[in-house]
Amino acid sequence: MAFISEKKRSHSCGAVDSQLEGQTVVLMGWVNSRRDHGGLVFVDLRDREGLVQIVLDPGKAGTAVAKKLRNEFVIAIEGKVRPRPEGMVNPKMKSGAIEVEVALCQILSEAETPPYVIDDPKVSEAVRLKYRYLDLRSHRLQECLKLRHKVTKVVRDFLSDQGFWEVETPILYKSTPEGARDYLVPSRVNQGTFYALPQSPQTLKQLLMIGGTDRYFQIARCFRDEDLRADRQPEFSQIDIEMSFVDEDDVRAINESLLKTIWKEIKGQDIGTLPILDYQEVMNQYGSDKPDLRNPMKITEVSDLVENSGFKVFDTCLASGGVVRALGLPVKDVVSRSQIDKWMKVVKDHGGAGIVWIKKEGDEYQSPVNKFLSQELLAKIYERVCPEGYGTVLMVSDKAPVVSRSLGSLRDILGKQFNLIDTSKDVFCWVVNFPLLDYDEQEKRWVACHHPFTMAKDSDVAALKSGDAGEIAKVKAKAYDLVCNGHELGGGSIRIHDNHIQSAMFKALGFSEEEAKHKFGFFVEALTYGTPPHGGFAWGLDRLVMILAGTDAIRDVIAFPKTAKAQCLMSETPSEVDRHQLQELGIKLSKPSMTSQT
RNA sequence: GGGGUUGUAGUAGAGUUGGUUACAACGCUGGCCUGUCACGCCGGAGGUCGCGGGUUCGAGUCCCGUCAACCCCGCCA
Repeated sequence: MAFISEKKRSHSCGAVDSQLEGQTVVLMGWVNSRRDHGGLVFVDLRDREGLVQIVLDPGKAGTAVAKKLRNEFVIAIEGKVRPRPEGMVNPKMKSGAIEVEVALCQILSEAETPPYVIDDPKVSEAVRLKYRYLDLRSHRLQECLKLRHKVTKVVRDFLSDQGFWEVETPILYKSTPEGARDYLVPSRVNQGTFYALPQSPQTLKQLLMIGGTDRYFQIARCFRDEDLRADRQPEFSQIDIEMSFVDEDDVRAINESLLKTIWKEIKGQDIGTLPILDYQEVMNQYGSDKPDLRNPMKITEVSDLVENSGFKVFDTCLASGGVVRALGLPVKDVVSRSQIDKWMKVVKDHGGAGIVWIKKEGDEYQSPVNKFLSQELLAKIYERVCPEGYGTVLMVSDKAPVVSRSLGSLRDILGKQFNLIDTSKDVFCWVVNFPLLDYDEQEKRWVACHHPFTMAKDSDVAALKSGDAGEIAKVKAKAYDLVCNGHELGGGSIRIHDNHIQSAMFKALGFSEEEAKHKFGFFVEALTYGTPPHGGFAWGLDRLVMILAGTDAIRDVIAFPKTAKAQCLMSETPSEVDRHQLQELGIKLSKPSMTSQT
């Protein structure tokens, strides 16, 4: 049949509407479903833009093929757009008022019976991941891919307009010893050496600033060999930005402007000016450095009230420098004991000892510590934590970080459980004044909170250089995170542009001079040849699209994602390689049986 | 590395105290049907109950191990 070589597609299926009534159209797409009435066959034809009903008469020569059509066949048709007969309009369908009366139909590609019906929401994710190319035909994933494209286009347009150059940096690069595990790639021409896939283009974008690029961005693929989560994949994309001759406020300003542009273009919403919150205050009030500000609950300090209360647990905690803080659950219903036990487990998971609760029944305050705390004291605590006069007080005592983690996690759980979160809006904030370094109890050394190239606040540089542990603990970083609904959308910092300060930083991290030279020698040397003050930001693109799409799995916004075991079920990646390949690379496996023999 | 949930036709599920030949739905398939859109009606095929052991006269069901998917903790500068 000469049909295809003579005709071109005139419209997408989703674009056929009543405007085209009376016109002849050529459509191509997938058979979404077919309803065979014997002398008349209805087919819903699908492409990425939508569905349209086509009508075929199997008795006619041009459409005799209608009897052979099955789901997921790819077909081309030519026909006339017409209104549906009286009473036959389908209000559930966007194009439900019209249909295409087909004159010619040709099968372009037959399809095996698919393992499941496209868009069936009940099918397990494992099956859909194996047949990802079929899942990609679903309306849900098509919308996600489309949204992702729109977001990256907005980003590229915005940053280009602001004078940023998009520069690509290598995927085969140098192993970075700090931070996450690297994915390694063996070198064939330099046997025994390895490339690493970048965890982020951090040093490269700084070198671009040293190279005079001034304003850079890249939608950069990053790789981290760590365990996965619903919102974490081993390879992911960052919107990576770096700017010269700037300080913290400049970088925040341009990224806030980008954020506003994205929400305006994608959701049509004006999000206003973002609050700038202090890290320590955020940790105290929300128990997290990425607080969900849609949740009205705040953590309340009660240490001062329970001082010398006579309750031994509180007294010893406070004496050893700990804190007692509380969350007020603003719910009138009485909370059951077994319910509190479940929350108790959450606190224990985060290292806390448990929950001391206070309930109000009539004028009486109930609590497991009734014996130790007077009614007056319980009343004082209750009034501070639950000022509305109802609800349940949940107190945790321990070192401040444990209390924060415990109550922060509880805050999220309670917010969801009692529907306290207004999900109709997105709430943003900046978090600033992060500590520069954090003491790692396991490794017994200081580690960078952000990364080792982060600049200290100007007033703290002397303290960093002093090398004194007590001083170092207090050093704050020129770092900032952008937070939305409890997710970290991105983070950044002003970088160290002075090689002496960089050396002091490496020293504080416990690197010997030799180590620092081996790991970052080229970079420190580059700093000595005239480095502009610079700083930047990196957005988690996948997470950003995920939030915009309203989904809670990052797999939904990545075309070909991996499972929790970092495998691709479709292609069966990773896979064994043949001996010859390994020989060329000079690699011997400790378990040779794992290599295929071919 | 640790904890939890799940696993039964192609798909998603039911399956009683351990008891004959493992169910109905959707999909598939043959037939009928010119107004369906979750089309309808009549018929048909389709199963290593994730895998491997064990207990038992007998295991989808009980026990042990293992694999896979998902969720969480650790980890993710």
